[in-house]
Amino acid sequence: MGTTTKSLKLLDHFSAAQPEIGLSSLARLSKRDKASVYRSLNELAELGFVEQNRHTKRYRLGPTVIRLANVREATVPIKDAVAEPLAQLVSAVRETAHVTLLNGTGLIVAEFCQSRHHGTRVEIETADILPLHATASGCAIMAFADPDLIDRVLSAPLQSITQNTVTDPALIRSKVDDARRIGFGLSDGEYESDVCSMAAPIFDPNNDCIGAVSVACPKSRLDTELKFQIRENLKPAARSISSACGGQVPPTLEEIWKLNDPT
Amino acid sequence: MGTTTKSLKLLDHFSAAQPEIGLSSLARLSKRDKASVYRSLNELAELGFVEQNRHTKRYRLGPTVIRLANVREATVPIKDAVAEPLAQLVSAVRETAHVTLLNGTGLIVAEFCQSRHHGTRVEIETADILPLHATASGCAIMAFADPDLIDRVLSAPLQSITQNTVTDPALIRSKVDDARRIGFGLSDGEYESDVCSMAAPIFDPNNDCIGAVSVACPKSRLDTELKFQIRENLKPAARSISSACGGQVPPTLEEIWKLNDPT
DNA sequence: ACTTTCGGTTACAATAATGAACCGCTTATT
DNA sequence: AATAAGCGGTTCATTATTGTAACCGAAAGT
Repeated sequence: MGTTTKSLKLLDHFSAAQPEIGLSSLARLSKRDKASVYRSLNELAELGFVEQNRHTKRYRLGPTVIRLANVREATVPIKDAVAEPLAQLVSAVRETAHVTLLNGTGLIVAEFCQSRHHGTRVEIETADILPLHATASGCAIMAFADPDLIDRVLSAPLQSITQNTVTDPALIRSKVDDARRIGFGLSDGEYESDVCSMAAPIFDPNNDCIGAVSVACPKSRLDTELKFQIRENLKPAARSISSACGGQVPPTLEEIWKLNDPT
Repeated sequence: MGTTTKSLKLLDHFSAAQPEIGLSSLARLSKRDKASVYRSLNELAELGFVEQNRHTKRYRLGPTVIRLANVREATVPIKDAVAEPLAQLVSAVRETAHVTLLNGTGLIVAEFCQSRHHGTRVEIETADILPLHATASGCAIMAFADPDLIDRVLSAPLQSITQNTVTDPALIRSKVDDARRIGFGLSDGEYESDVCSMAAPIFDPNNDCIGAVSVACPKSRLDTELKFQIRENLKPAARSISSACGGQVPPTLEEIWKLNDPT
């Protein structure tokens, strides 16, 4: 592993749960020596990737990450592209929806839209990396992205997040096959025990699957009618998001959706 | 310079004007060898800091920067903290306002709020690093932050951005002294030739100046009345933003503001 | 008063980064 | 069609950075 990688992996230890970390604990967390972590942190601080609390001496993420995100959004405007289709989807199904982007073998939350129609609603944590194997989004993406993505995902040990998380590679492959057949990824409490999700893949100008749009709702509310509503509204959402990204839902997937179309 | 620094400096070459950069040009831009730039880019790509366009083979910023910004915002909620005071400021003065954060010897734009009251309005570029010496924000920050900040800023060669940019260190020191005396930073076409700005510093829980809130307007519209309005509305904005960040405007600055208060 | 833990520092051996030349490929230029 | 220039990517001996382990003074816990 290169030095840059080691330094940047330090940043992954900062989370909503642990916003500030001291030198020694960060060395412990990253299983590296204190001296070299210290040197890395100094470099990262110099560049504004982390900043140090003058009083507690602990470190946290710095302002540079904000600017880089600004540059990324100015040049590859994802949030801007998904905002409207996402809002439309949420107002149609009256449940929380979000858009995820594939990043290596994990997912990041690009944008979400909270439904305000129910007292109980699914909260989206934008700071977390979501695992592909335990989410509807991941399932949809593995089904329609580069075929060796699924191998890369399954080659690493799969973490169990809830009692419902599927960690058997063979079972996941069959779930992904299902997704490929029906054109949607499904999750039944695999990431949060009381939450069901349905997701459709989204595509870039190269016709590569780059992420997914997903609706999550409490298990208790998911009846046949809502399932139908979510499924039918995910299709136009995936279409407009893909096209806002400069891509389109590939004809093969449109065919699959049409075959299962009840109308 | 460490390896991590060299790798991360590559990211600074991506901008709104140049969103995608190829290997060779990036090597040229960074004055580094192609081979080592290539290895850096591979590491950055592995971590999602950059991604490669499969067709053009060029690189651009990757999704990881979005997630890091999400984590930063979840743990140090700046955008959330400034949104309301900023909107109030904009509706009061009917001109565009923004909040900047100090990052090393540069400024990043944390958030902005566009005025919709006039046909001509100042556009804010959130992807750029703003220089301290050529902005009202920078002037305000140098006046009220750690005294050796100004030395660090002036020790580097100062770039001229417009015909009005002041690059003589002695003159800048006097501008900063002015800002310290009146409690606001001023810019008269020093960053964009037809734009005037006024800025007030904002403070964190340690009473450190961490940035500024600034109003920018076309030179043509800035009369005595508007100047007065901006000045008087910057005060409460700086107060609420500082307090939303857990800090407060220090009593010394409140005194300065009171002395110059026309009421 | 003692021990532990903290952030930070140093010397030296282990390791990773570097840069010049090179490769195969695409794209202009002639 | 031949040539040359540019590209992304690769190799390997040289060189510089990094990891290691021990240490420091200060602060916190016992």
